[in-house]
Amino acid sequence: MLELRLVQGSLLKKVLESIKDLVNDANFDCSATGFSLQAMDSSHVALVALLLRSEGFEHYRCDRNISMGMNLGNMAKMLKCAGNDDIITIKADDGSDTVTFMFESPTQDKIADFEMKLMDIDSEHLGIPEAEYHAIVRMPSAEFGRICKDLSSIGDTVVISVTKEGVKFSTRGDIGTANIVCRQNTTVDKPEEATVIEMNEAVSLTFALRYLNSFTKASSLSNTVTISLSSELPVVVEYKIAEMGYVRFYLAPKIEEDEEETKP
Amino acid sequence: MLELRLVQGSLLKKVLESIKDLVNDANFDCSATGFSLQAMDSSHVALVALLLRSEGFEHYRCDRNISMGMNLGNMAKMLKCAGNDDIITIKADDGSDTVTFMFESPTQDKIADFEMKLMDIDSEHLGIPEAEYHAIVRMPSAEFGRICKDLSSIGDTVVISVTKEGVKFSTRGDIGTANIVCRQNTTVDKPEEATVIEMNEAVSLTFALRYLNSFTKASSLSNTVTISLSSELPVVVEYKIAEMGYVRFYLAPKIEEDEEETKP
DNA sequence: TACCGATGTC
DNA sequence: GACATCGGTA
Repeated sequence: MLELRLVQGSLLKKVLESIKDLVNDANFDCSATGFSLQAMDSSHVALVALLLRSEGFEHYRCDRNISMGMNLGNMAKMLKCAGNDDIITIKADDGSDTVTFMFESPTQDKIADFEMKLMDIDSEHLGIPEAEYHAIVRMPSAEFGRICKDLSSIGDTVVISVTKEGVKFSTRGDIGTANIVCRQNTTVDKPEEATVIEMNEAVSLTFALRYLNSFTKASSLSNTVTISLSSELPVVVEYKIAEMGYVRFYLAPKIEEDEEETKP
Repeated sequence: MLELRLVQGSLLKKVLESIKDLVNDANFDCSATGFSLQAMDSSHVALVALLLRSEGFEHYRCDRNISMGMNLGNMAKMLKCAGNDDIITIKADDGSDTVTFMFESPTQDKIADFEMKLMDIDSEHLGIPEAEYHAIVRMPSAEFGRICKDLSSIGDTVVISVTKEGVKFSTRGDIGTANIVCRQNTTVDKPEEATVIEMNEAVSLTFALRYLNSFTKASSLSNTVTISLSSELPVVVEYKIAEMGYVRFYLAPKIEEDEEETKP
């Protein structure tokens, strides 16, 4: 028996909107610790890791560890039917092949339940090691989103270079080149407007903008984003979910090709 | 000679936006009583009835009963050219085959007149008997609209069931099932937020969501909607137009098929 | 199905 | 003026 009551239901709505385009089907894993998901994107290039800790739920009952395979598109459709102020409860009976989403309006005048079929999904639960990163950039999520969107109108890939002074995003395309530099800046009114760079070693890595743009759909979950970079490691783009956990996106860097090869 | 001056022109704009997708061509009937319309939708499944009483107009002159056939799409196009604060005057000379819409901006700085050709339309003016209904639900129009929209992302039809406690909207589709219950609730701040159920007999009827979703385009005309249900009778979905009349939509229930037949 | 543009609201 | 939502297009 599983029953998870999430007062701020809009969080779950936003999580699904942010990952459903990247991953079609995935297993949600539920344990005493929390509600989590880990899945490769459909082209097996990026990885999504979601964690909603049990403490973040108003009521959390999970009798035994359970893995529920869901089609994220269908799940998102159902969650769209919840109001942004609704309380969402996720329910599943032991051994059942369905999950129920219950939506309670703030006034309790309207109570909805949506039942969805579960599916069997081969899960490839990769343990993701906690790594040391050469550089960690924290910046406003809206700004990062804007940069990725802007650069993708010029080129397909972005080079992210971190030095002590700042982080540089560069691209190159048929119509020209673009460089955007964000300087470290902690003298701001609100802490979430800061751009903070922790750096042990300068790094410069190349990524496909297509994926970064998909990641930034999670911007509504948090005002800030954390980008953790190391040479030879996948970048981690993390959006914290207030009081509850995070959504993290992992993306392997492109191996820099010779200039000559990129322009055949 | 016909001359109807409507100070709150936005009402007419909204009326046309709400019915133009359902009905292509229709006769507007003008008499001393008011300005009205009654028409089947293009697939002859639903019926629209509009009444704007003469008292609601600032000036109302209608020398003799007249029926004016209009293409509602074209009429809506013209009305879109009126500002929301404009005063709209509808004019027609006796025996003319055109109608003129005049728009006066609130400041009188701008005066526009649009002339539209009338058309001959076979009208099938069905007398609609005032019936007794088993159950009448009054609820916020926005809420009803949201429910119809949400459910149509899951299924094609909705079962509306009324009991003393509340009204239940249910659907079923490929990805799962959904039930939304609205409880009777009269303890609200504003009367238009109430959900009120008058019930003589429990009813449970099935309707095509496609039509209900079309009806709810009239939600901007009124904060509340009234849904009148009886077994074997078309449902009536009514939006009152402040001080003037109403738009009513009629839709026949679907005859419930056996479970076996719906799942071939 | 995903992206982009336009519209309406706060 | 900015954000969010909705509708249309690719």
